[in-house]
Amino acid sequence: MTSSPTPAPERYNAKDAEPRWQEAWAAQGIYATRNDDERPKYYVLEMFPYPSGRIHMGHVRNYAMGDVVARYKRAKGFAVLHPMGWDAFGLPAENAAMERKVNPREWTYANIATMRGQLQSMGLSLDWSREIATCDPDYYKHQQRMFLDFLAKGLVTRRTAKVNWDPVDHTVLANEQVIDGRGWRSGALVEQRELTQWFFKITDFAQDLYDALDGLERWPEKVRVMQKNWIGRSEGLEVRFALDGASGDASEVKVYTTRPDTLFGAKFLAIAADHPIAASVAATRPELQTFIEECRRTGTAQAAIDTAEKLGFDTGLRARHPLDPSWLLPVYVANFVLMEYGTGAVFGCPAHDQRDLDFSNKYGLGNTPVVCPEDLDAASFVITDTAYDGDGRMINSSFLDDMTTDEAFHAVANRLEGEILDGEPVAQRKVQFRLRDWGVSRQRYWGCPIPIIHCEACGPVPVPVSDLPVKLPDEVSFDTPGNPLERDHAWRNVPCPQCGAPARRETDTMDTFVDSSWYYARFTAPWLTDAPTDRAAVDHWLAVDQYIGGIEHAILHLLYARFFTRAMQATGWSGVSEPFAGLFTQGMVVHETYKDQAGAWVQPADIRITAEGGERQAFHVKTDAPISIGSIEKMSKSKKNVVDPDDIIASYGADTARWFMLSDSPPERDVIWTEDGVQGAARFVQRVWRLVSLAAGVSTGEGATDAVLRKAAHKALAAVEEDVERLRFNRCVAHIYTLSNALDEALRAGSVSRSAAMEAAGILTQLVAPMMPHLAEECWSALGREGLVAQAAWPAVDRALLVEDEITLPVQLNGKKRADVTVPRTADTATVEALVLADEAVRKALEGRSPRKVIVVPGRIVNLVV
RNA sequence: GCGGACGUGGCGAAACCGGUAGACGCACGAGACUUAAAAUCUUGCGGCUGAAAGGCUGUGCGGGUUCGAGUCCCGCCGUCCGCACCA
Repeated sequence: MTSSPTPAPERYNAKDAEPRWQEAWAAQGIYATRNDDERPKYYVLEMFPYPSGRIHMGHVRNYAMGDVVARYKRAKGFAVLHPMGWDAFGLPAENAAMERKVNPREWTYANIATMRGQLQSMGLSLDWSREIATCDPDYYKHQQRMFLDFLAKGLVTRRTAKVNWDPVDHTVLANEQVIDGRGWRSGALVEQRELTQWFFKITDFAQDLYDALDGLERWPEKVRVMQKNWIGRSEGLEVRFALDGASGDASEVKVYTTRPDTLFGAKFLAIAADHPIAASVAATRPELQTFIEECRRTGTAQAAIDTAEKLGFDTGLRARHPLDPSWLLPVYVANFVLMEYGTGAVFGCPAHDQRDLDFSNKYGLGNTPVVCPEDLDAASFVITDTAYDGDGRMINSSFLDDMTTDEAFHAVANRLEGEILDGEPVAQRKVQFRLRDWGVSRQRYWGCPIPIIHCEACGPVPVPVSDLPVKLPDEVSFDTPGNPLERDHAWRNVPCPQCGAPARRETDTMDTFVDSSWYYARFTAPWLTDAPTDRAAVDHWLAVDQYIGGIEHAILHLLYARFFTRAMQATGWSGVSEPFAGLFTQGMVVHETYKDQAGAWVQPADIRITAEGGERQAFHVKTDAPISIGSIEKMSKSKKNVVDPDDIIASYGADTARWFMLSDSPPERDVIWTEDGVQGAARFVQRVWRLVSLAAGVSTGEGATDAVLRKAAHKALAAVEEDVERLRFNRCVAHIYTLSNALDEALRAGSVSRSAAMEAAGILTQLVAPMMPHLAEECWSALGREGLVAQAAWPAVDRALLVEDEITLPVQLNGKKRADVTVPRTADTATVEALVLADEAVRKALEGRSPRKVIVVPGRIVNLVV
């Protein structure tokens, strides 16, 4: 550097620079992606937001991560698709309509406008020309088309089913939307009702959805395990038990079991309260009817299940044991048997199932152990109040004795499958899934109308494709609870498309999870008016290479989307069955909570914190009253521990917010939002600007530190490259800090040449660019580089700079570090050993002893054993 | 109950295949500049010990394997998440 003092550069002004660069990007349309781009494709997608009103910090974190990937891949030469849209149907719009008398559509579009502006102020490299909103008829029209196609393919059915009814939201909920017996949105206790519903037959794909999970290598293990458990595959045997002295329809009970090996331990049969046989017996026995109603009332609530006693009612029926027709088993109606799973009936084996044992002990049915653990003596093996569900040797089991449980399973299955009763085998091997079909009917207004017309004569008739979309009526009233579509007679009453007779529209709308099950496919050609997708575009862009979103969608959304691509494949709308090749689930943004003396929550903006001597104390900014600092929790309005992204962008700029969201915590973990952290990020923004400005001002310099600086720059470049690929943004941040420290040192020493300073500053700028794009543009132009850094190619790593000529090896004595010895990189093991043993510090530590063994790990370490 | 993840300074964390534990940042302490503050800079920062060089010790606890363990194995303890009467 010159000896004349360089004037301190001006501070970087984010407020001025950010909108300026956003305009430059928009003016040149550099983030719009063409489908005919011939470079290799890369599709990066963040879960699209519900337009609730304003973006929150969770969005900032999610979209900052996606944007880093998009910008990096673009620089790496990929044709990047990075679109954004709105998951715009849903209950909050209707709630707003009821509470504030606003139209749901207007409310939703106003929110979209606000949030689009907020996202744009973040400087995200999104292709806004592909923006979609699921509440737009141009979107849901195609969803209706696919519904009809699925229906024609047999992937949609209509049936009466017991459904979860949310009495607060006045709607049906899918099983997935009932949490601990309560509605996922309203928190109301869910009731059971019989309704006619539309279902997507997701169970048709149960096996494939299960098997294909193993191929999703770039999904978190956790999510794959959760989906596996949810699909709940089990292998077992369906066994027919003939009822003694009965005939006709109710002459047998079918039972599903995964443990046919324990059949000789059977003590009873139990059927669900909703089982048809229970109903037929109850017809003549009012006490049983009373019992069945009690069972229904207990419901499925968590607390009820935990505390509910195993209760049963002896029907008086007796079932013949399939392996010994002279053996009769009592048939109970029991409150713990679920009609929805298997056949709604089980055989009870008290010795080897805890539930059955509890039941048996209560009703005095006894138990017979039939599986003896390998290490125990069969003669003394008894079960009292703990069932044994492990493996072992068969005992007390006739022809099964001495087999393993596994052998016994197959022996029983083989025998019963071969035995024919009334023209059918007594038993059949069967794979059973826990997964149920997806009920999609919702009794709501603000959703995609189901394109069906109900005709007295013709039944449910599909709306002709040429009549799509079935548009929602604009003017609706929310004065009375329930679905306004039912009260809108002008909308509802239409002629039957088949016979022309007066008919009525289906007034249910689709679950909003349907909307989000295919939006990623629509993004590939959102301009199409006559078809949901363009096969060439879908097959080109899918699967999404990197999908990023919250873990809360691990089951619902991700499973529905996986089903949907399969259904689209079956109906020709997609050639791809898995929608998301790579999935990343990011952690939450959390914040400290604050309470005043009265115990009321106080928002962070009203807090001042002191930390003298390391002890943190909080005070109210206005009253100076002491505030107690509480636990760190997910940002939520109720606890007032929210920080508004708009405020942060206004006072620090988007780059600061983005940088902070990406630093410190690993992206899959929660990140704690702190004022100190934001200020640290803001300081770094200034530091980068200062260093780049200083580097741009270097004119002379003999270049003594050039080699060191170039090494640091290329090391950082290589490291950031590797870590961005693996989404380890916190490590990228650390490497960038390290490079800026090196550049700072070199500039301060004043011995760096202009070309080396410019190179390092350029690399620093490009490393920072995916994370802080506005600052990077400003730096890029300060360095006098051509065009936009957003369009610049990623710099090439000079691998030669990554290898050191000399390496400093730690030397251990019996595993404890005693010295450092510097050796040439190319030195062989013998040379290293000689150099180490000649080292002064090593000789001192050896105290004259000679090592018994010398372990040289090339390039790593040397260990001397004495 | 079943399944999964995790446990490292005051804090967020890093440590790739078993090879220098604590990179990088935050906070904090001392100092420089300043009338003062901010900003910036210098410096210290796991614990014990020492003037320093250094020594001892240290990754939830107890064992083990190894020349060498935060990392692998066995057994505990704790925290978090998911599922849950699924036959």
